[in-house]
Amino acid sequence: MAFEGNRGVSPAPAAEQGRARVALCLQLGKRERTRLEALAEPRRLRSGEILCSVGEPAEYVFVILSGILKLHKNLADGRRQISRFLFSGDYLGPSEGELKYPWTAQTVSSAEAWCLERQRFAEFLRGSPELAQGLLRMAWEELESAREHMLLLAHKGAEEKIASFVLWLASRQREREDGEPLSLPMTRRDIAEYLGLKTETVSRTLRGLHRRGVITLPDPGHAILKRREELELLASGRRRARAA
Amino acid sequence: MAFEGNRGVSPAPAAEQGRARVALCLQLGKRERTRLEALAEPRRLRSGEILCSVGEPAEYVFVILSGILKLHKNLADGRRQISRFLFSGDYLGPSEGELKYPWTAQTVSSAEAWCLERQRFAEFLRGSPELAQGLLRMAWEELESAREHMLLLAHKGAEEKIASFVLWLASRQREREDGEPLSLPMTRRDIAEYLGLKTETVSRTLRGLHRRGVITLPDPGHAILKRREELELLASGRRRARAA
DNA sequence: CGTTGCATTGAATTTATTCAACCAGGGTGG
DNA sequence: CCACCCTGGTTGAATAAATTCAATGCAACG
Repeated sequence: MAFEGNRGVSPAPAAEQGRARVALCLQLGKRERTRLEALAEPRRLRSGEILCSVGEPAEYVFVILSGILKLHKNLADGRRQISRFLFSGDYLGPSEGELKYPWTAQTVSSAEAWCLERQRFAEFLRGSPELAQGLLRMAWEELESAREHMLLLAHKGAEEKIASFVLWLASRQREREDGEPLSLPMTRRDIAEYLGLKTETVSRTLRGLHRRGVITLPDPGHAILKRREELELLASGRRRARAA
Repeated sequence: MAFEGNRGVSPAPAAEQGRARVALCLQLGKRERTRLEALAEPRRLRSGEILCSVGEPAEYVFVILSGILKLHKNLADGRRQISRFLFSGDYLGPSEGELKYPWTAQTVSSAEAWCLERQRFAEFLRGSPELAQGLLRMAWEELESAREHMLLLAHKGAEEKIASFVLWLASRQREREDGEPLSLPMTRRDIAEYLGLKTETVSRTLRGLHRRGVITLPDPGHAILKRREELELLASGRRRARAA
C-alpha cells in the first residue's frame, strides 16, 4: 500500500517548494507564532491518509506544514471534485457556524500538519487582529484562485486545461529550470478530478503533448517542459491542437 | 437601452430578498456601521452599468446595498465566466496587494452600492476587529459556495446545472411560494456564462423542463415551479432526463 | 420602419466520455 | 520463488452530450 517516492516527491521536507502566495506563518510575528504553536497538536500523515472527512463533526482546524493535500467534495454518485490542492503554509478550516466539515482533505504525498482545536483557535483569533488580517488576506487570495479555476473548469478544453495545469505546477516549483523534470505528485485521477476531466482524457492529452514534443514524460510522475511557449499558447487557448 | 422591468425586478428596494448568508451590515454594530457609512460614497447604478472593470486601477472597494450584480472574468477570446452574482449586503473588493481589479462587476438590474476608498477602508479595517471578523466569515462562506460551484461546473450535466440554478434562485426568493412566478432577473447569456453552458443550451434545457411540465415559463424573465421534487431529483443527478 | 439584442429552434459537428482491453510494477501468499 | 492480483496508466472504438452554425420571431428603440 505505502505508495511513495516513485512520484519523485522527496520525503516532504518543510518548505520544499517556494510559494508565491502568502503562507500563514509569514502573517504572524515570532511571538504570535509561538503562542499559536502552543495550541497545536502536530500530526504526521502518510501518503493517502485522510486528515478530515466531509460530514465529520468539525472539531479542528489545520495548518499545513509540509507535503501536499487534496481537498475534495463528492456528488451523490461517485463523481468527485478536487477544489484545490493544499501546500505548506496553507490554512484549512470550516467557516464559522459550520458544524461539520464540508469537504475531505487527504494527502497526496506524505505530509505534516498542525491540528488546532476549533474553539481554542477561534478564541486565539479573537485576540489576534494580526492573525485575522492574515487569514482574511489568504481567504481573498484563495477566492481569486477559485474564480480563476472556475473559468478553467467552465470554458477551457481538455488540452487547455492540461497545459494550464502543467504550467501552474511548474510555477510552484521554483528552483527547477525548464530542462529538468517537473514533479507530478498526484495521480491521473487526481488531475482529472481537479480539472473536471476523466482519467483517460488526462492520460491521452498528456501523451498527446508528449507525442508532439511539447513535453516529455519520463515516467508517470514526471514531466519535462520542452517547449514552454507552445504550452503557454495552448494554455491560453490561442492555439488549437496541432501536429508536431 | 434602459432595459428594465420586463424581467420582473421590482425597482430594487433595498433588502428585497432575504439572504441566508450573512450580510456585511449585520456584522457590524450600529456605531461601527455609522462610522463606516461616513467613508462611503453612495452610488446608484442603472441596469447594465459597470461598477468596476478588470484591469482598472483598484481604488475602491464596494458594498452592495440593493440590486444584483454579476462578477465576471474574460478569456483571451470572447469566452467569459460569471463567477458569482452579488446581492445586497455583499462586500466586493480586491485582495490586498492587487493593484488592479481582477474582475468586472456589472449590474443585472439597477442597483445601489457604497464605494469606499481603498486606503481609507483598509485603515478602518485595521481599527475594527469586528469588521475583520465579519469579512473573514463572509470570505470563508463565499469560498465554500465557490467550491460547490466548481463541483457543478466540472461534473454536472446541462439539465442538472439548470435545475440546480433554478432551485438556488428559488431559495433566494423567500417570501415567494412555489406556485407563484420566480423571477429570473438575468439573461440567458448570463445564466450560460454562470453555468458554463451556451445560451442555446440554456434555452433548450429550460424549455425542455417546461415541455415536461416541471416548470412553466410565462415569459423569459419568469419561471413557475410546478414539480419541485422532480426538479430536485434532476438537480442532484439522481434522475436522468425523462419524458413527461 | 429599419435596426438591434434576446430568445428560440433545428441540423450538423465536435469533443470528451464510456466501455473495454491491456500492460507494468509492487505486494501478497502459497 | 513464483503465480496472482491489485492499482495506476495507457490505448482504441463506439457513443453521447453539448456546441456550432444557421435561421427565425419578437420587442423595444431610435
